[in-house]
Amino acid sequence: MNKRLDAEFFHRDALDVAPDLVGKILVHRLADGTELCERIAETEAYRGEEDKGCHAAKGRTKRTELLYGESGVIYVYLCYGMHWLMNVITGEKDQPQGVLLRAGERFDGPAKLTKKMQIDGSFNGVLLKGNEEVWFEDDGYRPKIRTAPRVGIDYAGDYWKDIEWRFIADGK
DNA sequence: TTAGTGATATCC
DNA sequence: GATATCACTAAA
Repeated sequence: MNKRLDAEFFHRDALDVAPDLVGKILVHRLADGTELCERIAETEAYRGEEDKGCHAAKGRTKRTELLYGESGVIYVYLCYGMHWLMNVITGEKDQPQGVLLRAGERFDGPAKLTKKMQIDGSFNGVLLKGNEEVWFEDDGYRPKIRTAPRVGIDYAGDYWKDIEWRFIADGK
């Protein structure tokens, strides 16, 4: 029996949540009752104002406000005008942390994930707890995780761009 | 390698 | 109001 991840799961440090989220299942129930499921194969952690790759590095703004808020909230960000990227807020309140969902088992790439799962801007700021439309499940699967440097943040400087906060299920 | 795309932030 | 930036993808 699959267990839905509760608020406790996300109420931890992003560096703990990110690897734990790999292998979990993202479920999105559509209005007509169809359920889209996808096992998460790759995540990245973004953590703190000092992390130059994190959106919150430049300070608290309207867009990054969610990162500072409650854990267990979905943060959806429109990138390059056409790609939705999905994050989950983690950690303590007033501490900007989040986990980016980069890929699913069948999809490779953050924007493909949101496209296949039909996640868009309307999910920005949605709380997972008690949500009947989208949630995460644990079916007991524990993949082997390997780490790698994050991608797409070359601007962040040598230190932050090389740090290994990317978590990938082994076998990919 | 480059074009395409639009919200957000920053600069007049 | 205008411009620069960006956690990307697809096509070539």
